[in-house]
Amino acid sequence: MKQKGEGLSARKQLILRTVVESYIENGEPVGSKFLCDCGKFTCSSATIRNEMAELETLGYLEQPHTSSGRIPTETGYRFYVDLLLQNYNSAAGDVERIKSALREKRAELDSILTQASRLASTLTNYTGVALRPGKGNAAFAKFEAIYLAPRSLLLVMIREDGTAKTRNLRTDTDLLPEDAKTLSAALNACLSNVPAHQITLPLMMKMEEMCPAAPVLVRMAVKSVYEAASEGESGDVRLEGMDRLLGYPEYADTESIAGLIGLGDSKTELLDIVAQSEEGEEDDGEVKILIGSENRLGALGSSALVYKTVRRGGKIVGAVGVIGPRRMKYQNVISMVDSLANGINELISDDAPPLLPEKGEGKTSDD
Amino acid sequence: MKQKGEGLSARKQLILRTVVESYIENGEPVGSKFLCDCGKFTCSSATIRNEMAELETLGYLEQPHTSSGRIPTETGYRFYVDLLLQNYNSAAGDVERIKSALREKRAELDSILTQASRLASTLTNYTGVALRPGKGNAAFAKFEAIYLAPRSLLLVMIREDGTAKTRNLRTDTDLLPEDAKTLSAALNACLSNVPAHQITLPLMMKMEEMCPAAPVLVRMAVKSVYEAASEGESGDVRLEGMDRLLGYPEYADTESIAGLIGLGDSKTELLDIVAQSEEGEEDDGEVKILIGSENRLGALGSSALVYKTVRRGGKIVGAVGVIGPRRMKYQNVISMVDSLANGINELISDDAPPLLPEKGEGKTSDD
DNA sequence: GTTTAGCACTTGAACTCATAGAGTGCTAAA
DNA sequence: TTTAGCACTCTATGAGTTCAAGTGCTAAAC
Repeated sequence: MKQKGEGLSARKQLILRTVVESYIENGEPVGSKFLCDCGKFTCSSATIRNEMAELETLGYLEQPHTSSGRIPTETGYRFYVDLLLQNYNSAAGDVERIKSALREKRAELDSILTQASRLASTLTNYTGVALRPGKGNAAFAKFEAIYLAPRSLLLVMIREDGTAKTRNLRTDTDLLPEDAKTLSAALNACLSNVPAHQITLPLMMKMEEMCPAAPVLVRMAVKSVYEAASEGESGDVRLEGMDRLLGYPEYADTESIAGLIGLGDSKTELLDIVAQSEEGEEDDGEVKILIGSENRLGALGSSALVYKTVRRGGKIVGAVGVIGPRRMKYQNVISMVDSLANGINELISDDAPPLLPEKGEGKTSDD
Repeated sequence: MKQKGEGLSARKQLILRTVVESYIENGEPVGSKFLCDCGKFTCSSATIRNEMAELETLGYLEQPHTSSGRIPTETGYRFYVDLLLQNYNSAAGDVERIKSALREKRAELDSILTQASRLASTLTNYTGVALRPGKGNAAFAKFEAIYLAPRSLLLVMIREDGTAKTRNLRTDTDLLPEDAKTLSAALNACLSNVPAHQITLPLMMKMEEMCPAAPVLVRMAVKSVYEAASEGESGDVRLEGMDRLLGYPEYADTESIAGLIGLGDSKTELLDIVAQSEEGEEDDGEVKILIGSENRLGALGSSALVYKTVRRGGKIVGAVGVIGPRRMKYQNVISMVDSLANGINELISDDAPPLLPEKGEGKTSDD
């Protein structure tokens, strides 16, 4: 991932950078005359033309039509963006501002991310994106059945990381508050840290023995646990402020917007990216940028994605970022996304991760 | 809400109906010659022209340009749709099919609605919509603090209707399992069925007295309850399969799609509709149709919304439907939406509403 | 009174043609 | 290596034309 553009002469680099910036600013192809007149160069337009022709053969620039100015290619943007990231020192100036904006809505991670996505959209005028990877088929660490009424219980299932899921159980026969306690005990004894696929019939029978009072209840409870564990949190993607993109000329035609809408609908593609960066060797916790069709993200089409993962105690729990046209104002967006993610990181870390006592250490016992 | 078009002659009605159906089918303005040749009429095109001119002055038809065929106006569609609804007898044939498709994912209402929305989109090839109204500032009926670790608790807050919310609490000092019980008792004693705005300082002090062991914990818990109660479930809107709409010519330009995207983003407008139909005198539990800018739903633009509310025990708990172009295949869509909503109704009603024992009967005691 | 035939009229869509403008590539000179 | 100049390419724009569809209206027919 070293600088690809190292071989470029200083002038070529300057030209490339200027083309990118000008195109980002104006959205129009950049011609040699324009560059010549912009004051950054001492040479003539002809020289610039020659240089640009070379930059084109090198793959950094391209022409929409034979007789129009140049626009950056994907690799052109990549060069520019890598340059930016290299020189970017987390200003951290607006972290405070963003943090305070988020703190208003101190709540669960879920709603923080949604807020963040909205904030990202507002601050950059692109589409904000927030995502939370699925929790695979996470097992539950602890259970508690709460007695609500003679025929209804609330089953609380708590994961290792403290997040919980609830499910209502309703029986045909009357129960006593004691039954809830017995059920809790049985669940905790048999299903604690057992992943969905290990919930088998023998287990169920063992549990029924423990709760002779209400075998039907046990069966319902186990079924609920099984379902809740196997459906997992399927992960979630929030796209906010999609309509802002419609203001940009690159989304004038329906084609281009279609991909994005599909992205919001399918939701799996974006999740794959984060999952990928999670297992990838090189998630250095910095802002990452995907341009166009890099990394087989088809639906991103001609857009770019700038994002940063959010962590709690070293583990990736989500990501926030921005989706916009390829000619995005990367400077602002990078620093904004960085600050935003940092803000969330601080927020959820001093919110302190409520953890269960270490038990099975992730891996489950296979008794 | 009686038939507006009662005054129309049989032939005018037939013409109107045929225009609507043909326009729905082909998406092109309908001319007199086409109608004449379609076999339904014995008169000449000139006669039809005359009739159509009248239908235009009556407001049922309009011409995009002076010299093109006619297309239905909003009232034109309304006439057609009312006719359909009038003659529609819940076929209930495919309820079973839909129900079984849904039963696969037997889960909480939330996920049922999402599934339903996706199903609606697939079956009709329009955009599926599912919404769940917000639960105002609903108070909680019952609380339970679950001891997780010496410094962390899980607070479970349960509403009258059995739905629950959880929140993690984390303290700086070690707690005992007994503290969780005391806290639960105090919360149940003081905050049960108290709406957010009635959670005041005196109450908080009273509770601290009840839990002398950990005043900080009480303060955190009350704060969490207050936040959870006041933020309520803000309601939710799911739009699935928006990209399908892009295939229809009416969404060829960006303008028209913009409104829909905004609809998905803001989410409040659609919720307002259901809220409105909830309090409205005339929610007869049947399929309802909103066309274009009827009922001040600006963002719907040139689209139409077909939906039906979902109930549990008589109370509206959500709605499912379809958004598509004005020239939607209403016949299919109406029956599909009806079946879908019925399927959900059955599903969640034999899933049985787990209720708390009647206590404050909605109104809260103001001690 | 209602229906029909015929005709003039309007209008949008599609096509061609010409022009202007922008920017290039290339060659030859500095 | 840079520059000046020039021919070339391509797009966007606008005017002019034709074509087809469909109407509105009038006068005749049932």
